Amino acid sequence: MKLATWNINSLKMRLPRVLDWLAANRPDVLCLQELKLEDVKYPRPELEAAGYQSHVFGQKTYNGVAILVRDGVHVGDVATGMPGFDDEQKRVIAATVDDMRVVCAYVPNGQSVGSDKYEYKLRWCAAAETYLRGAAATFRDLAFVGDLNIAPEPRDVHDPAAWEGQVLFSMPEREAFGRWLDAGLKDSFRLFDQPPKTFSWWDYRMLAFPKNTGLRIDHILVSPSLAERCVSCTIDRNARKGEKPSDHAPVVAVFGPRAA
DNA sequence: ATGGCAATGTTTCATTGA
Repeated sequence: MKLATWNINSLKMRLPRVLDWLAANRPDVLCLQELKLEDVKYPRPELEAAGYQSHVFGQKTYNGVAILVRDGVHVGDVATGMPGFDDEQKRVIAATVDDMRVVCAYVPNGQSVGSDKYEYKLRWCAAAETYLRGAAATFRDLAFVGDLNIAPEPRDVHDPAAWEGQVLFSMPEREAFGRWLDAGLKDSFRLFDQPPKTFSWWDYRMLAFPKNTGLRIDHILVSPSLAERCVSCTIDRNARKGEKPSDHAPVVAVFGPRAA
């Protein structure tokens, strides 16, 4: 089972890249964030032609998430949003793919520490903890994936001193991330030795990508049963190259079969 | 010290993102 997540910063702009990436990588599941389009404008026919069924929770201009599943893979129990957390913004969609509960999330950015958007982000993260605790109690194989908009550790930041206390790396955010782990999830990327300075997002400005001044803010968090079966987790930085890239790269985790 | 890029809307700049 190959599971991937990618913030594509407008599916309208990025559809050709998504189609190319699907053809080259053929994941079983691809979770997308920042579709930035209404459901009626979702390019379902093009993705179906590529061999993928889509479950979509979109909105105009901002946010929007989707779970794409390769033809022939079973999907059930699609759910949108977080129960008990009223939110105009379309940021969460979940589905059960084979036996794996996949929660695809676009965590709020938070703008700047102390802003109204930052307070919203912290409330959102607390609601996500409650949501994940419920999901972990229901599903043995649980994956919480997406643009989680938090760099959990100094090694996930190109210049931790400069970023100390800044949004995406502030202690309250990192503590919220830690509570997701406390809910029973592991950071699949850190199950393996990784090259230093591996990031998933680079600012479009300041030559950030060629200079590799990035952050690791896109994640695949998994329950213990999935962690045991996880054989790799990588970030495809090649997908950040070339003309008209997203500012994020995909994160890809592969899971072996469960022992009989 | 500052801003620098990109996408969207109904646009001629403001807003948002990270």
